[in-house]
Amino acid sequence: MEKIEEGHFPPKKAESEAASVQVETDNPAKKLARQLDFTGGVPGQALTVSLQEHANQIIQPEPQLQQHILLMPMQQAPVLPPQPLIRPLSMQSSSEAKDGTPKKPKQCNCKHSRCLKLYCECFASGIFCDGCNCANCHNNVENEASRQEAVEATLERNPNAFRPKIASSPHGTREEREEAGDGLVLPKHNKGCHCKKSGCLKKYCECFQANILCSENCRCMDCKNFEGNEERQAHFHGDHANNMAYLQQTANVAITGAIGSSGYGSPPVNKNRKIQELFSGSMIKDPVHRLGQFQQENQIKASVPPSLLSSIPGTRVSNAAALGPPKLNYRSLLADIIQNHDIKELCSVLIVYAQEAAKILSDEKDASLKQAKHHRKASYPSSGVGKVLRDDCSTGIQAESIMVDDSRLDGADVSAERPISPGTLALMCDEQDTTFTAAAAPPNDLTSLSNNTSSQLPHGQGRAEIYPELESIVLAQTRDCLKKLITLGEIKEKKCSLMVRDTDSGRQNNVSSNGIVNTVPPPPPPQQKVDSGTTAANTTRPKVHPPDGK
DNA sequence: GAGTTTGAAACT
DNA sequence: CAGTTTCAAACTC
Repeated sequence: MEKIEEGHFPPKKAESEAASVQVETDNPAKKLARQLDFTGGVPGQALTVSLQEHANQIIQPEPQLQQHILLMPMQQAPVLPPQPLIRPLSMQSSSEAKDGTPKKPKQCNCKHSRCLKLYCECFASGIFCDGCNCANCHNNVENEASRQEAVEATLERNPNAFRPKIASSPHGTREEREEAGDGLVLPKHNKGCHCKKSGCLKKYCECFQANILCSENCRCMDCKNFEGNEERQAHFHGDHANNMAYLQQTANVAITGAIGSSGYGSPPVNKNRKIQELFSGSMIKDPVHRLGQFQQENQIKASVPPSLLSSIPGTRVSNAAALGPPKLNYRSLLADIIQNHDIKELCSVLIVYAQEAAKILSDEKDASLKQAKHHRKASYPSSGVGKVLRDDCSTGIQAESIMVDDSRLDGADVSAERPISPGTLALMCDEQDTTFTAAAAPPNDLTSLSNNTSSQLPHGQGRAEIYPELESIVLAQTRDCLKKLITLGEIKEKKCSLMVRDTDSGRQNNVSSNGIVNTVPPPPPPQQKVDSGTTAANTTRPKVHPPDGK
């Protein structure tokens, strides 16, 4: 639902009627207010966002047009609003070349409307006809009176008649903004389209024409103008202009610091479609299925290594092309930095360090405990041990683990345990499942490592004490790795920023599937590669590779 | 370029 | 508000 901001947009009906009485006679203030309607925006309205994100939709007023607007009877205000003019949808698309270069303004061909109805694109956009092919045109200075009446009548019918149809709206609801994605503002048609036969993939559709996705405002049937639709992707396939706009848009997001996840757009949830789906159950109309399809695509994008993704035929072009300028499919700048094998490597390192730390710490604890045991020369109940250990622990989870450990202290199944907290254990188990077992030749066999670790802790004593220290070490390692990733991401961000500027200046760049310059990642800092033999206790040095060349 | 299709706008 | 008509752009041939 569109909300009209009071004070910005006058023509509620009563006001419109009141204004119509005095039209052309007095009250220039009201004229000024109405004039703003024609300019297609509201001062202060975040059209600049649209300007940035959809530069192909919004054109700076051409001198000729500006002059016409200045001449408009409704726009004899002393100062023109500063924001750019938004031309009607069809004129936007047809008055620009694919590369965004403004062409000659489109001329209407009206025959029966006298160019005094919204059928006329010139009238709808608030400009005089000039050089048009229209017949019996009244949208000119000579017919100012009749034109003014038409304007009033139009505004009476629809106070927003001269507002831009496409809103990228920070003024929208919070839900809409969240729906659009984190920090991104996706434009949508204020009223939505009502297409029935075009599938919203032809210029008949105002959404398609404006190069935006259909939204929940639309009441179209059999809509294919949603993210992830193959037919829609086919329409954009090979559209260089779209790719470039997408490239810049992606870069814009990156530059604004959106390093992270989930900038993906979401498919429109069309009310009408929902209704349709209740009766049809058609796969293509099913938002759940479509959402699933879309999510699946994104999951593929997210899970497949970028190198693989870009190598998949069709993936590269269709993704970028399908998105088009207004539709941003955001990929992290780290996507090309963090490779799958890096993740595995990182996990391996963490595990190895965990084991190494466990070994060191457990040796110390083991020795001291043995010494204590020896002095006492008496067996004490396991609860007593638990109590002692609990005194050293701070978390309930750890205490719980201790009890489990205690119950097994005298058991023979010590080898099955690892001196790691449950959370770490779970992570390692996951890694065992997903990383190492999946690898054809795992660099680190977790099973053997686990056994080794177990053997390093023959008695399982003192495990509780080493948990905090152990996790501290592991976390420190993780932190260092993340720091490096951040650094790499920042480097790439800078490169991306430079690339955008270079793109504007016409420099040819090799662009990857995510619209980011496909440059060789910056060489890792010298300290990234760590020599072997580093001890786990040495947390100050960043480590990527495990010790001993693993 | 003529004819057809399409969907927004206008009208009832 | 829904259905119908009018209209002009988009599209096809």
